[in-house]
Amino acid sequence: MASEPKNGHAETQERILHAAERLFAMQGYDGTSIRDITAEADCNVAAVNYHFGGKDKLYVETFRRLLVDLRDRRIVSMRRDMSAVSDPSLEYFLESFANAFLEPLVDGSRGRLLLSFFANEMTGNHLPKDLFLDEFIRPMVQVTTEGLQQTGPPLDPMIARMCMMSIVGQLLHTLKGLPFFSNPKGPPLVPTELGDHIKHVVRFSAAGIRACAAPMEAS
Amino acid sequence: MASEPKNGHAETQERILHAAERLFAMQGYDGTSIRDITAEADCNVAAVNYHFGGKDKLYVETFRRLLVDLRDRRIVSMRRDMSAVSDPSLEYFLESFANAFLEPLVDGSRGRLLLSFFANEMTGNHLPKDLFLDEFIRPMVQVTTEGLQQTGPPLDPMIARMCMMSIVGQLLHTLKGLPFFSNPKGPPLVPTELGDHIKHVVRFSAAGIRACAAPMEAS
DNA sequence: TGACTTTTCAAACACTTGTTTTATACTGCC
DNA sequence: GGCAGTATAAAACAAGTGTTTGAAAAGTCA
Repeated sequence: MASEPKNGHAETQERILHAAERLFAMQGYDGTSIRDITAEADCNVAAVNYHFGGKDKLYVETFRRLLVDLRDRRIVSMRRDMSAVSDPSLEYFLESFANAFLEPLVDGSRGRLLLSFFANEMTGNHLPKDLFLDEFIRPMVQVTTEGLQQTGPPLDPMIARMCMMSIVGQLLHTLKGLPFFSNPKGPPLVPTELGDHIKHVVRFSAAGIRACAAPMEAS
Repeated sequence: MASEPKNGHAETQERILHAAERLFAMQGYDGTSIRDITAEADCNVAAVNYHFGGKDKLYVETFRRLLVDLRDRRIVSMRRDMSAVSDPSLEYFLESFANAFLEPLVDGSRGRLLLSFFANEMTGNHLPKDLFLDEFIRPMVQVTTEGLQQTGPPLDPMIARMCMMSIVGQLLHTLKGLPFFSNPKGPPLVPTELGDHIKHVVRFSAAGIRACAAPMEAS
């Protein structure tokens, strides 16, 4: 087993993962052929099957790495923010969460890749079902509802999670819809700056959360 | 040109559209072969190219029909609700919108198809770019911000549209996330009933909207 | 009926897919 | 040196893709 890079560029295995990351993200699973990948990784078609045992296995491995990386970046970012001030406000938490949530998805080219990767996987379903829930959703739900209950008004846990869903939904929709709405032929329908949307979501959601804590008025 | 159904089942053209609708929705563009479609439509492979001029054209036509149908159902439903009462409240509008938005996506099998179709298209991008924006987004934005400004507090148009984005984001995320969150091995993380989520979104968003109308406090 | 168009069909075409085979280089070890 | 084990490569494989062809069938209208 050679442990040194060969003539300047990385191991074949790593080159394949890199190429796969980019191509799966941009073109989806079905849209990417093994030959696309091996061409970009500058190796033979057989290499994928040799090193990973098939296209599907390569896909899962590629996605798993991205998923874990994203999760950890978010959690670290939030924990850092939350321990930076004493007695953080609800608005502070929401902004920290929004940034931790969005930052890895928009910074540089890797962010766009991740976002695109997720979008593709959402519909394609080429992953083992539990990978996503166990390795990604649950930890995020855990740490976020925690922060919410720490900074916000007292909330029933289930309602707290629905509030987090409301926020995540807004953020995701903003990310997906922004290029759509902000650059048509006419004047933009909504602000073009992501920061403006974050401010809006924070304001909108802080009020929403507080309303969910208030006793329900008869309707 | 035969204008009568032939021996009991519809014209080939219509049968193809029907099958395409179902298959494109469930398996996406790449995941569906012409042979899949023609097998389900009970006709020859060549029929697709004869009647539609290619797989891509068939896809666009299939999607266009669904899109227009969905848009009209939503708009009709909202207009009906809004003219059913005099001086409707913000909460009333929000609930009407949420129902008009979700109903076509969850009723019976066709709703699920539509939802799945949309999800697939979001990532696949097999449509002419303007079709979606011009025939779908703009009319919806028009009628919804209208209703919002009619029932809610006075809002800057751009802020009104951001509020609508907030609501749509929540609804879409609920729809996508609900099967995920509500049926794991353990106890459900959030309510399993869509109606409970709608109530939450209405409450959450009404407060959010009112907060967006209030003059911004210094932060 | 017979000419004419529209529609259907089986077959073939040219191409891409994921995977496997077979052979060749390279590694470290004795 | 020779001999494992690992890694790469070219070629071939079987299956599936969208599309086209050319002929047969069905339908239309004089």
